[in-house]
Order: sequence, then C-alpha cells, then structure tokens
Amino acid sequence: MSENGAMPASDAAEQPEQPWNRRRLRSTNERLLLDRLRTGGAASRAQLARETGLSKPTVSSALAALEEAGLVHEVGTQAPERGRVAVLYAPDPAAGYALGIDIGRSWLRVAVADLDGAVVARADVRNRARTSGAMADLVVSTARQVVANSGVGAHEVAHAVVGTPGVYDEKQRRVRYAMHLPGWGRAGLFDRMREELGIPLEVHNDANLAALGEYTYGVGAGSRLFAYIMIGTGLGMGVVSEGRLFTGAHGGAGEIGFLPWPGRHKPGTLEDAVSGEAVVEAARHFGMTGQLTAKAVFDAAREGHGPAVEAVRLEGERIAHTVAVATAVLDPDLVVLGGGVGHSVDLLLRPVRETLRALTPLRPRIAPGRLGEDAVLLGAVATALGTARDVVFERRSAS
Amino acid sequence: MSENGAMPASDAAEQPEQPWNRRRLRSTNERLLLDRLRTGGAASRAQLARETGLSKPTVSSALAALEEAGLVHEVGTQAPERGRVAVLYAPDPAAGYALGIDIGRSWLRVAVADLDGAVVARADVRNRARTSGAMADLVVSTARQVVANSGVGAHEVAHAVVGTPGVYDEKQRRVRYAMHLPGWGRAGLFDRMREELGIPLEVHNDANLAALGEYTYGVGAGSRLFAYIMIGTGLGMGVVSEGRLFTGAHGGAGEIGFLPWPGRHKPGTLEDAVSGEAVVEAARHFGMTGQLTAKAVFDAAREGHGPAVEAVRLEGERIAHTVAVATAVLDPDLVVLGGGVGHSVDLLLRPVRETLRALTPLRPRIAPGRLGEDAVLLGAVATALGTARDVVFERRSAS
DNA sequence: GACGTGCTTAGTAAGGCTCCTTAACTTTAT
DNA sequence: ATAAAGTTAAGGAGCCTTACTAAGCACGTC
Repeated sequence: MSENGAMPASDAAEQPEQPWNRRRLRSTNERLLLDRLRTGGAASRAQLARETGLSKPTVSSALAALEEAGLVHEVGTQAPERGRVAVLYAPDPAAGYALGIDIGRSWLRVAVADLDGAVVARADVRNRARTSGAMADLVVSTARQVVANSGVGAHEVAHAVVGTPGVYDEKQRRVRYAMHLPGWGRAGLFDRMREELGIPLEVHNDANLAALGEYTYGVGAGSRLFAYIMIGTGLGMGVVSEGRLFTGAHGGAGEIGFLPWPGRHKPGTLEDAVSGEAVVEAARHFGMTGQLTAKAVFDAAREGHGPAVEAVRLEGERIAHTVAVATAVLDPDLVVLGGGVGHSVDLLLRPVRETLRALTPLRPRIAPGRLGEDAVLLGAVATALGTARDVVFERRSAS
Repeated sequence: MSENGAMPASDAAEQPEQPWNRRRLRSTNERLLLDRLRTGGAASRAQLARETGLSKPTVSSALAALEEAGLVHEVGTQAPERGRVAVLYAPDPAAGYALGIDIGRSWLRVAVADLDGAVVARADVRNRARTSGAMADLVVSTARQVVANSGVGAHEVAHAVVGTPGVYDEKQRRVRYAMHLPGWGRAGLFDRMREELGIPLEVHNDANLAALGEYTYGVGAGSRLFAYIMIGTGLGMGVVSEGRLFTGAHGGAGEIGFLPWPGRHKPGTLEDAVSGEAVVEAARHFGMTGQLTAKAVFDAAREGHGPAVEAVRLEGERIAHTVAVATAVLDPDLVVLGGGVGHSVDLLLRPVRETLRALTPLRPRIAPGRLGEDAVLLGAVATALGTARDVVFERRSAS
C-alpha cells in the first residue's frame, strides 16, 4: 500500500518484527474491537464479547481505554427482548480526518473526510496553472482552503493522499510517465507540498486510486479481483486484489498504455489507439470535420451521426481488446470502465461486449463506474483514511 | 494460497477472528522463534532474544516447549569471541513431511520432502494411463510407493499438493480447461485420490506451481513480482507477488493461452500460436518436412537448419508479445521462461529480447528457468511444505 | 608453566507486573 | 422470577526485569 508513498519522517515501519509482548496484546485487542465497530456497526459490550470471543471484563476495560482516547463514544441504547438495556458504542468519526487530492489535467479536486469516510468539505478547482510550480502552489492553497472550510484543525488531519498521472518514484522523489502534465516530472515537487502542508503525504497513480475508489465506495465493492480501466486523456488501469492495490514490482502494474498495438501504419502503443485523441482521429478518418474533441464525438454518436458512431464502435473494439488482455492475465470478476469518457461509457458497453464475445471465451462482468469524475478523489480519500485510522489509533496512548 | 485446494475436514479457517488471549500470545511467540530459526539458520537462545526482542527467559521457555514438541533440537555449539559457548538450536526437519505430485501429460512425478525442503524420496514414472481412472490409480500407487521408499510413516506426511494442467474448481470438484488430458475434467477424481491416500490434498494449476517452484528453489528467489511463462504442450503463466501466488478471482489468473491472437487467417488464441504444435506448424510452413516434433525443430535450429531457425525466431517473436502483455499489466521485475521447451530456452532468449525491444519501452529481466522439468514438482513440494509446517506447528500441543 | 583474577557472554531463577478469564454479583428490564 | 447487561473480585498465564550462576578466554603473578 505504502510503497508508492512517502511516509512521515517518524515512520518506524522498518523495524523487523515486534515481539508479541503483553502491551501489544492489549493493543491488538483494542484494535480488534475498533475494527469490529467500524465494519459491523454500533454494538454493546456484551455483544462485542460474544462476537470477538473476548470476555466481558476485557471488552469493558478495552472499550474504556478507547473511549478515554476519544476513539469511540456512546451512541445510544438498545433494549433487548428482556433484561437491562444495552449501551451502544461506535467509533467517533471526529477522532481524526483524512485529506484526498486529485490532480488531473484540467481539474484539481480536494476533499476532507472524517474517519467514517464522510466528506466534510470539498473543492473542485479548474486547473489553469501553466507551470508545475504554480500547480504545486495551487494544490497547497486549495488544500489549506478546504481544511479551513471544514472547520477541522490542520493538526487533526492525520494523513493525505495525492492522485496524479504517472508513477511516483520514491527514490528519485519525482513522478515518471506523466506525459500530459508538462514539468510534472520535476524532483521534489511533492516534498515541497508535504512540507508546506505539514501533513504526511502519499503519492499514488490516479488510475490505481480510482480503482480503490470504486472498490470502496462504488461498483467494485466485494469483488475479489477487480480491474478499473481509466480512459481519458491517457489510458490506465488499476487493479484491486483482495481489497488491496496490486502495484507490481515498481508500482507500474496496470500501465496498459504501454501494451503493444499493431497500428495500421506503424507499431504503436495502446494508449495512442484508445485515448481521447484517438477517438477524435478515428472520427476524422470516418469523415467528421471541424474542431473536434472526444466529448464532441461521443455527443454526435449519441445523436446517431454516422462517422461518430463508427468512431465509437472502433473505440469499443479497442477497449474490448484491452479487457481481453487484462482478463486473460488477471482473471478479474469485474471490469469497470471509467475516466474522462465516463459520461459516455453507456455508448461503449455494447460494442465492447460484442467484440469481447468474438475475442475470448473468458467473459468477466463489465460495468461502468458509479463514481464518475470523483473516482480518483474518493480513492485518494479512501487510501488516506486507511492510514489515518492507523495513525490515530497508534497515537491514542502517546498523548 | 489455499483457495484452490481442498482442506482437511478438520480445518477451522472459517471462524472469523480469534481473540488475542494469552494462549495465542505464547503460540505466536513460539511461531516467531520457529520462523526465525527456519529462515535465519541455527541460533542460540541469547541470539534469538537479541534478534526477536523477546527476553532471554521467554526465549528459553518457548524454546523448551518447542523442543518438547519435537519441532526444534540442538544442533551443536558455537564459541563466541569471548565468553561461554552457546548452544545452537535449529528446526528438526523430521518433525513432518510434505508430498508433491506433478501430473503431466507424459510424466508423473512424485516427491517426499522433509520440513527443511530436502527431498528424501522421489519417483518419475512415464504416464501411460489411457483413462482418467487409471491415471488416478497410478498417482495413488506411485505416491504410496514413494512414501514407503522414503521410510516415513504415512501419518507423518502432513500435507500433499498436486499440480495439474487446468484450473481446479472447488465447488464442482473437478478440473476445468485441461484440454490435453482426456477425461481429466471428471468430477470427484481428486476426492478419490485424497481418500485413498489418507493425506490432505490440495490441487493447483501446474504453471502456478512451477512459478512457485522457481521462486522458492530457483531463479525467482527474492523477486517482488515474478512471472513464469510455461511453454510446452500448452501455454500457461504463473504469477508470484510478494511471495504469494496470484490467482485472480477464480484461480484463472495467468491463463494467457486465452489471449486473443490476430492469426493470419482467422482470429485464434495465443495458445494456438505459441504452443509446441505451433512450432511444428511454423517449421512446416518454412519448408521443413518429415515427422516433426517441437524438440526436433529446436534441435535442427541448433544445428543451423534454415527453416527451423526461422520457425524458432517466429516462436520467439510470439513469446515476446506474451511477455510484453504480461509486463504492461503486471510490472514484473523478472520473467522466466520454462516448461516443455525448457531445454531450448537458450535459443529463444535472443529473438525474444530483440522483439521486445521493438515492442515496448518496458523491459523486465528475462531469464530461463533453473529447475527445468522439475519446476512443477518442486513447486508442489514447496506449497505442500507451507501448509505442512503450519499443520505440524498447530498440532504440537494437541498431542 | 600453573593458577588466580577479571572480563565477557550464555543461560537460569525469582519476583513482579500486565492483562486475560472465570465466577459471582449488581442493575435494570420484561 | 427470569434474563440480559455490565461490574467486581479472585486467580492465573505469560512476559519482563533483575540478579544470579556457568563457562569460557586473557593476562598477570608466582
């Protein structure tokens, strides 16, 4: 999870294996209770004891410690069929906050969420920055603004995650393969943001985060192996396996833009053949004229304009090829299409499914994303939340 | 790991989350010590205490319990630069055994290994069975024979793993996609073997096991993400991520035989284009005549025979395509070529590398397998060992 | 050269502390 | 009266710390 990210300086994940002494035992049981409350909803002490296998006194004392630390609180009572009413406990969502940032080519999105994952403040800013430096400044100022709007103290934001095109190289401290953002490959850009924000900041690939977003909040929930194909300015894929991001050896897994594609004239990459620009080019090839954008082509296709329909069909075929490849290699139970063309995925689904039928006997479920343009942002929030929960839990007794 | 396999009836992996009571604490620390001894070699009590962070008395008592259970034993002494000599302990390899079985189209291989992974008995039997029933009988009788030869009691064999082409479907209790073994898709075949052998038995895909074999004993050691491409009668890929098998949603990950392949005449699958038969066909196409086998073509190419060289070059190009696809999707740091053509991989490496250079900017390390025909068998042994170690450890105090 | 002394490291013993469990008890509902 | 939630009290398992013994080497002294 963290391999792509920069950890705060205080991170101690390097020490080999902590021994399981008593202190850790208690801490693990508190964690067990907290996780149970998070995933299973509010519960009483007696209920927790039954479900976790711990004894009632242990649950009582651990819960007291958690309440003392501000991690859980009473949320009401529940009367059983007979007997004394039960006091229900639930995690306190205000025990900490997480920051998610989506840096896209044309939009910058920032959101603050509480530990329950509820977004408490958010901003969507048009990205007009011309230089990577201006861009970094915009990120920092927007993030500060959103945190201020949320009414949350900056020190209560336990963790932040940034999504960006390309792959963040931890050692070189820079992003690689971010073709569509000029200057974005400069070293130290994110160190600067981290420093100015004063919040631990992790950097991840946008397609990966979008995949996690759809997995956590969207259509991918519960999937065992789930592939998210992001089609837009570029082409990317994020893979979630057993609930965890699949990153490959160097964080480059899912960089399907590099798939070889047998171009009609010269061999190229799949990205050239599938990205938004390729749709425009195909439309031209079929006879459309004028100032075209991918969106314009899709809109025309929706109206039934012949050349546009043809271009979309061709795009569908190419995406089907991508899906076929991903399916044979990964065996997903769900493939989700999203990204910049998200609003037009409905047009693509049929040609994709039809082509796929002719290509391969393997046929995973294919669905459009449910989060639309928010997938990356929500994925960043979800990822930041994971770490934020850990951080908040870890420092519960340190104060 | 076990998702493809059938667990013994006593398996209790279903219960949600054991609480971390004291008993489990002790058990975890014993496990910590045992793992340390397994991976780090023999060590004294004091050394273990330093390395694990446990106190010396705790190490002493845990080690005493392990010795009592027969899991570790003294293996000698070591004099430090100054001071009293240390008594060294190591895991007792004879505390249990594992059984590995490789069911191939033409060979059946069986091996028994001790907990250190050392093979103590082995048999390689030509597979002449005509029916799947006869095949199952042969597996059982050979396995019994090998266990008998090893001098190990049958009840000391804690776990067995079988490798077979195809994907084992846990629910239907049968193998799917095993085209090259007639009748092999029958339901209940492996249940019968398990019953007759009286040993818990897991079934896995052969390419997956070969990947684990090369990872554990061969060229893949230490790789973060490692892909093993098995080229032979069929075409398969096994993926090892962070030391664990990557299986996909239904155990079908790496079934790259199903990759669409733009055939000259009709669209087909990659398996048709790359498998042994395709090499023969290509050689014919280039002008070779006679009763050809894949091996014959490779041998001729080694002698410099023109048409054979061409056929091998073509095969190399197609494999390069496979590698390019796997690389873009998975981002491996190592791709290993093996399988039936293992003896001729040296001939393929150059064309593969050259073609790859033209296809994609991503270039993982490519290497031939080190285990040759034994990859599947050793992978089965390695996998069985993993479970066997757990089983032996779990039942240490049950006696 | 024999031997005592001191230093160093391995391992054990005793005592205390933490935290879990069991069992009994209190509280509050039907 | 019964039943369920939750607390209190007693007991015990297992870890840690401290202090000790055991066993080797170095070296100086006789």
